[in-house]
Formats: sequence, C-alpha cells, structure tokens
Amino acid sequence: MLPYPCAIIHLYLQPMSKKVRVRFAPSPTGGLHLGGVRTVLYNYLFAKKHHGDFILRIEDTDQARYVAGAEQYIFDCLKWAGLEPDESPKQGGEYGPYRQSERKEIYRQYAAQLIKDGHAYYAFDTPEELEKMREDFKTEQNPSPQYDHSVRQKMRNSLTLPADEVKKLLAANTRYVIRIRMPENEIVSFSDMIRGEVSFDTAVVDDKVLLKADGMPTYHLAVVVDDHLMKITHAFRGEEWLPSTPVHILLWKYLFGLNNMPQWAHLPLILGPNGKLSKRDGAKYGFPVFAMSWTDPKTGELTEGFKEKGFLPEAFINLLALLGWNDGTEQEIFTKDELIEKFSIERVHSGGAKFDYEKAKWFNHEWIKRKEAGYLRSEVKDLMTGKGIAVTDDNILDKIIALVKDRCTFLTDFYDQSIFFFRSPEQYDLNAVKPKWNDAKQLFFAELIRNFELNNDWAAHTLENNFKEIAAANHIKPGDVLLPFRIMLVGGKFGPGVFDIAEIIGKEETIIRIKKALEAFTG
RNA sequence: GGCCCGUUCGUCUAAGGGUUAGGACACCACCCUUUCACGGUGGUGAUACGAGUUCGAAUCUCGUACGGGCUACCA
Repeated sequence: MLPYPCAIIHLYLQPMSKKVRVRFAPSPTGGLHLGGVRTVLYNYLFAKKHHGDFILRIEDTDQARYVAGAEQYIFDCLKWAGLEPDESPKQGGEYGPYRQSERKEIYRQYAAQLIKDGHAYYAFDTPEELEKMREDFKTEQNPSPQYDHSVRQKMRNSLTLPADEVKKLLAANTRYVIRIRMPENEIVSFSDMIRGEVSFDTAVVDDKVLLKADGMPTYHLAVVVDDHLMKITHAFRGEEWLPSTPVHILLWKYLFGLNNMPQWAHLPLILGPNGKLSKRDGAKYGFPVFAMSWTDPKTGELTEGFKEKGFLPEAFINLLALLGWNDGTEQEIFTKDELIEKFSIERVHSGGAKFDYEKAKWFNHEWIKRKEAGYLRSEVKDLMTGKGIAVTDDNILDKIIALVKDRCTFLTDFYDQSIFFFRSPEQYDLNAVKPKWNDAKQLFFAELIRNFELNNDWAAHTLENNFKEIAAANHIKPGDVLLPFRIMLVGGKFGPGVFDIAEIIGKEETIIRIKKALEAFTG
C-alpha cells in the first residue's frame, strides 16, 4: 500500500472531527525499556501534531507481578524524556481513574453484559484441569493446545454444564473465569495504520480469559473497555499484540460498535542482538535498555539507564524516533518540535529494527556538540561535584565545556576530558616523553618557567608566541617541546590546545605543574 | 506444530515500475591539526531465492527460504 494515497484516504474516512486521544498503557512491573519509550514517543508526537491528548493509563491488573515503585519510576522516565502526559493517575483528568486496579467494578459489568448476550461464558476449570487439558491434548502436530471452540466442549463451563448446575456453582462461590466465546468460522479483518489490511480466522483463536478468578480483568477486556470509556481515537502498541487483535475487535463489535473503535497501529519491535529486547536481560547487552536506572526491589539488582549512562534526553528521543521512522529526507537530527511537526504514522516502518548502540552514541555526541556550554553547565557541574571537584566559577566552567564538548560522547565523559583543569595530573604518560628527553629540553623548560614568571599578559596567544620564541632561541623545534608541555599540564596525549589550557589554569598553576613534571621526567 | 508479521550495504534506512540503487552509523585511507578530538575528501559494502505480470520490477503477484512475534486466570 502506498503511503501517500493511504494518508489521504485516512483523512477522508476519518475526518478529525473527534479530538485525537491516544494512550500509553504500561504495566508497572519494572524498568521502562527502549521499545516502551518509543511507543510513548510515537503516541506523544501523534497527539501533539494533531493537537490532541496523550493519556497515561496504568495497567496494574496483575497483582502477582505488581512491583512497588515502578509507577513512580515510569513518571520519572517520562519527565526526563520530556514526554509528559495530559492525563494520568497522578494529575487526574476527566476520564479517571487511570489505574485499572481502581476500575475493577466497571469491567465486571461489561463482562456480565457479554455473558448475557451470549458472547462470553463462565469457565470453572481449575489451573490443574487446564494443565491436564494441555497435557492430554498435546501432540506432535499441536504442541500447545488452546482452550478453543473444539476444546471448550470438553471442559467445565457454562456451555457444557446444565444451567442449574452452573447456577449452583455460582451460588456456592466456586472460583470461575469469564471467557470470550470465539466464533467458529469468521474472518476478522481490519486496516492497520502501518501494515494495511490484516485478517484472522477466528477458528484458530482461543477463548481468551476476560475476567480472572480474582475479579480483575485481563488486558483483553480492560484495553477495550478503557479505550472506549477514555475516548481513545488511535491505539498504538507493539507488534506483539497483533495476534490478539481479533479478540479486541470482536469485543469492540459486541460492546461498543466497530464504528467507534480506535484506529490501530502495531509498531515494529525493537530487537536486541538476539531478538526481542527483554527487560530481564537488561544488563547483559553491553548497552543500556532502560530509560533510567532501575533497581529491582526484590533482588536489589541495579540496571543502568540511558540517563545515568550520560545520554541527553534530546538525543534519546531523537534516536528512538529514527528507529523505525524517517521523514523521507536525509535529515537525522531533529528537535522535539521538529519531530512533532514532521512525524507521521504512515511513514513508520513495518519491519523490526535491531538497536545499534554505536549509532545511538553518535546521536548523543551530535547533541552534546550542538548544545551551548550554558545548557550543559548544570549537568557537568553535578558530575564534577559528585566526584568531589568543587566548581566555583561558572564562566570558567563554560569556557572549559566549550573547549572539550567535541570530545565527549557521553555527559559522563566531561569528567575525564576536563579533570586536568581542576587538578594537577596524578600520572604522566612518560612513554611519550622520556625516550626523547634531553638536556636541551630541560634547559628550554627552565627558561620557559623564568619567562612565565615575568609574564603579565596571560593570554593563550601570548603564551604561544613566547613559547615559540624561546624554542627558536634555544634552537629547538616547537614541536619537540609541545608534547612534553602537554603531558606536564594534562598528563596524557589528549585535550584541547595546550595554551588554552594554560590560560585557564592560570600562571601560578602552570608553573607549578611544569616544575612538578620536570622532576617526574628526570627522576 | 499452528497463526500472524516481516525481509534493500554489518546496522538504521531512501528510492509513489524507468536512478551509475541515495544517505547515516561503524570500518579503512587521505587532508586539516606539532596531542586527542571536531571538520573535510574518498573508499569497501545491499535489493534473500525462484517464477510470473510488464517494453521495463528493489517496487506489483505467487511460491520457497530465512528472521521475528504470539500461542498464560502476564502485559
């Protein structure tokens, strides 16, 4: 399907008369990974582009998997990334509550309606009975039997049991679940905004549980009910949901009407080195997978996030946006405003994308290079302070940042790249100096010290001129003493121009460092 | 196994049937730089395979292969 005609058709068929409303609906079970943040991003960009609302809904219907702190953590991640919702459990909104655990009663009513209309039924099978069914029906051809239209006839449910027995079981508070009754022979199809026409045969879809024995809904019921009640117009989610979409479509048909159903878009997966990125492998890839660091409250295990690794939020959303989307030009660096302006769901790729950490680093480096020193100042200051370095003068810090930012891939690189501005080097790269050290150089630096001591114009270009004059007078090539001078001030073969460094650390400190290094070189 | 989705340089991707298949990351070389970077120039490198439709296919159709996802009282 061609992207442009497609977009035009959407415009005609779905005049934007309804206000655009989209949602991100995570379950608070742990760290928020790359794919999750990208889903947030695409939701956010789409909503802002169409002057709509972005809603955060917490899908906490699985009490067994609930993790304390995970909800607050999700808020923190969205705040850091600059993708804050318009409505959420925290700030509220017209369509609350936004936590599914607080909406339990609502789902029960819809489940009851489905039963009344014959689209769902009570199932009394115990977990042990289900396990036995899977074991008994397992064959080579069918390694994982489902609770489907053929199997349900052999199980204990309100379809197979006499009505009065069902009544009796219910009256006795027997544990039960409510399952959808999938039609035996129906083709369910829909038009996905990214992949076009997709269809399924209901005969091969199982009777999914809608309401669990603890009274909580499963995702399948909750997503449909809440998307309707919260007036969601476009539903974006990961491709892993595609196989259960027929269940959701049928529920829409039975409950609220297909005309009111949101437009679906199933986003391609972000792959790690071995398939789908997994939260559980968070630490094993050699690169972060979570937006921010996450500590598992049970094991105490810490997984470092992009933020703590030293990524700028601007770079993070930029690289995520480009993982599966592009604007058709060769532009790769986008601000958030540009993304809002240019994003379109039709240009999202349908194929999965393998995450490339090298490219991610490039994006971050680009963003660091483009930022003004003043913008990076507080981050760098916090970094240095955290390492015990007192930063007293913002003007000098800004000069330092401007000098070293081209050399920093991560925010955290600012430490190694600028520590010598604050502290005399503790170690010298002696291999770069000693083999070629001689008396002439020794004499040169002795004279340089005398010259510097009398110097009243401590500007980089003056220092450079003086340096070269003394070299010439001593019949030394400046190049032969420039590297030793750098090692004296920095400790290693890296960093901005030496005279810029000397200017910033000042006359006194420069002379001290030369003297100190001279001892190390000759010792 | 079944169902669904996908497949252009190693990676992310462009290319509305007609291009020497373009860009970016990474890699290599050179230039700039008396350090390291930045920057600049150039290079290696791809339409999975097979049929069909067409004057002409990366592009449309079918098949095959490969990859991924789903197949829970998880989301």
